[in-house]
Amino acid sequence: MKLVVTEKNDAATKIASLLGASKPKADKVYSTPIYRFEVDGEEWVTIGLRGHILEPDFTPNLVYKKRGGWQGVTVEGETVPADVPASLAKPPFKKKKPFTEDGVELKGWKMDALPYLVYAPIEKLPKEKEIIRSLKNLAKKADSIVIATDFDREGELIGSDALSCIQEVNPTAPVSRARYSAFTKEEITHAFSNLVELDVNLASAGASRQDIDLIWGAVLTRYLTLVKFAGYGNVRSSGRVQTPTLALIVARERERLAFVPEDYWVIKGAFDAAEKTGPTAGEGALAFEAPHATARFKDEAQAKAAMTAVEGATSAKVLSIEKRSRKQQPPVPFNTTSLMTAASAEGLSPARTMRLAESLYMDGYISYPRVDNTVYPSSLDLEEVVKTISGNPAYAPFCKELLARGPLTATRGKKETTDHPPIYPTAMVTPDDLPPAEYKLYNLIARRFLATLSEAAVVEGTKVTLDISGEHFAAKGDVLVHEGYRAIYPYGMKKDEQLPALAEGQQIAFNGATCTKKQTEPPARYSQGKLIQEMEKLGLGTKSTRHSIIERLYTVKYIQNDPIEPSQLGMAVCDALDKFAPHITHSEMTAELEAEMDNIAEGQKTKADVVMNSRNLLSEQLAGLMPHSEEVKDALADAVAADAYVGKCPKCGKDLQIRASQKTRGMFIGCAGWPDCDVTYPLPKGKIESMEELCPTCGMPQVKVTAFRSKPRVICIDPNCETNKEPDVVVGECPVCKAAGKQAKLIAQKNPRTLKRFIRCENHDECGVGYPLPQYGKLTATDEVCEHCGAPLVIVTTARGPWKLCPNFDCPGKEQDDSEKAASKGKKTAAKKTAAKKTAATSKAAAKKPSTRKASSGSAGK
DNA sequence: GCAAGGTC
Repeated sequence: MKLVVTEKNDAATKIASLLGASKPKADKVYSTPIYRFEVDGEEWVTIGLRGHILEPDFTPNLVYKKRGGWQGVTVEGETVPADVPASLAKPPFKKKKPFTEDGVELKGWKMDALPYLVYAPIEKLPKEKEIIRSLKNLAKKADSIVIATDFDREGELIGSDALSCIQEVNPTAPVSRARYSAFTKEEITHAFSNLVELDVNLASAGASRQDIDLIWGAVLTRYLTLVKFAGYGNVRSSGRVQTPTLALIVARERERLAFVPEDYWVIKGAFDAAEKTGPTAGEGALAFEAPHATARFKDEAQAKAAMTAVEGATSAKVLSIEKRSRKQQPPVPFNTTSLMTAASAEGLSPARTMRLAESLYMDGYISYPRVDNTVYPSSLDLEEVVKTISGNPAYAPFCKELLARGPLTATRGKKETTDHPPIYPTAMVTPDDLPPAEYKLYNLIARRFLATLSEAAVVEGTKVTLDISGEHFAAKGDVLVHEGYRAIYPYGMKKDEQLPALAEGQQIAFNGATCTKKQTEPPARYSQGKLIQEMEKLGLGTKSTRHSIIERLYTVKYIQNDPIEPSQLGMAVCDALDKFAPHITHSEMTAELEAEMDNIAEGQKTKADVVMNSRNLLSEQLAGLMPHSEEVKDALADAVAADAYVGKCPKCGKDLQIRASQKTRGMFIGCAGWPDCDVTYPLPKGKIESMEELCPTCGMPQVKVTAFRSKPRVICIDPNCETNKEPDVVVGECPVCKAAGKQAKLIAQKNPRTLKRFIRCENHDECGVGYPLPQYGKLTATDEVCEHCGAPLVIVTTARGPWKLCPNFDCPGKEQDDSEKAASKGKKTAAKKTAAKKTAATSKAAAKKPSTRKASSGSAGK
């Protein structure tokens, strides 16, 4: 049997179907899907991995991790490894109690251990245990092995790791490597009939990248985290990609802070081309505005002079009319970066876009979403794709036109690779088939695809120069005269600015001018989309990781909001590293690493040399950092306090700060004077940000709360403030008391101490009836009761609109509702006769939904 | 409790 190992399941399926004489049989080894088929009478099996199946980490016995902690590094036999430079040859912990595996008193060792962590040995440990088990199981039976992972550095490394697993159980089977860069019959057949050897040097270049990232990341993250340990869940991370990315954001913020705005003056004139008599008399649509030909007056006196010159004038003369039509070329096909950028402009963050794209891809709606390529391969049948998606009524007329026009030609981007096609739709979807956010992204991708096949749009630009007593005004108009691709792809479109029809020499009405003082703006903060583009330009991260790097910066609270601004903590971390360990804050580290990896791949250097060089460099940087720990500690502490500050304590005057509860992990506001001052305020669930403005009602500080998937709202921190008070509402009668022949009211109320809202029977002590309520949203009672459990229905009105709710968590109707919804959705999509894959995916989702819901309501019931 | 890179 010939075993073919691919990087992902998807590739295993495709290769099997392209090489097999007949349709491959899908099978499983343990839980891993495999595909069996025959080639010239020989049995072949393909198995897809899940990317990297091994992961480097410090050798477990030598890096002390007991109690989940970062305690220290043991030095084997208490002698220092030969690699460690002489300056570090005397372990600082030797003077204290010796380090043993059983764990002794470790206090104060953590920071001291860092210089040794720099030189700690690294091993490859299993990461995907289940896949490894399946792989080994197959490998035992294999007569020969083909490594068919992706044709790039990481692919070579993934293949090499897979091979080391295989050779543990089958060291003798011959091994070869298939290199392909597209899933077409020709390409795959060619790759498998021209097998080569695994490129050990290339794999080793990738492995150096792994080791260097781990060492720098672990050492600097531990340094920043331990220098002022702020409790669990407060990791201060650093890394080869994330820290330079943070530095970009911080640098932009510094530019903004250093920016000195300059005053300028803008003059705008009001005009009207309506004839006082004649056919168009009285039609108001002919009024328009135009700025002075000097767009910005830097000198107030000059602006004033221009105003004086036009003062009292009632007419303007049309001096010249210039018309220029320009073509707007249709956009080029989507790759990962351009998709994330475009989606970012539509309010989907890059990380969310990739999650949605992954799900659309798995359900068969779009092609593989992680690509650099921006040129459709000739093997892609563009016409077929257009036909497929023309079933969506929103695209149908446009598709019809496209197909009627004759053979399709597509735009081409600058990047042409052949691994995957650019992102395009692979199935027809309507808004009913998908949740709104997923459809939004699908719609963007489908429309972009159609746009790449369309004609250019033509915009006619008109520039009219008007003269009033020697002062010139410039009116500009833009009109879309040929829609072209704009008919299907309206994203980022400017509104038409139409000017009335004018003739040179014509006199039109001038209705006065206004002069406004403005100020120059500092450079804009990065949007997430722009930052992704900037990272790509600098070679930071890859198409598959950039979004997660940005997300990481958000979760460690180095950055906030979109457009992105750094927190005080983010700036402090960046400054500290830039001052004492500047190597990590610059994108050049990545560029240098790339060069070194090329050297390894070409056989000019070894991995051992490159990694040791990097360790020595890190050792120097750490040596710069260690003597300044006090300074770094204070800087970080001040920054954290500044980020947490919400206002002054009304009792003692010290700072009120947003804090995390140790017990519940929830947020609350506490006084910096604690334990001397015990002032606290509860906070609702969600992301909390401090606000500058005080509560207009009571003068206490306010915070901005963003609950999960909701719009932000501003609340006063004082629960007793009028703005937070909610009257108790009678929402109905208690069904339990009623059944027992008693009468009791159910009352919705709010606990000011915990901010929790709930419905409780006034006879609660006896009947125990109580239901939870959402923490916010306006609550209204109804006359209706739930048909399933008899609890009163209430209406909750949030920013997303009102919704009716049965508050009973254990209501038997809850589960039924969900399974009905899921089942009807399954039927609907099946009826639409789209791709078979899609139907399978939807019914899978339908089968899954009720069971997950069951689990959550079950645990809530206890 | 670390990184960044694959992929789910």
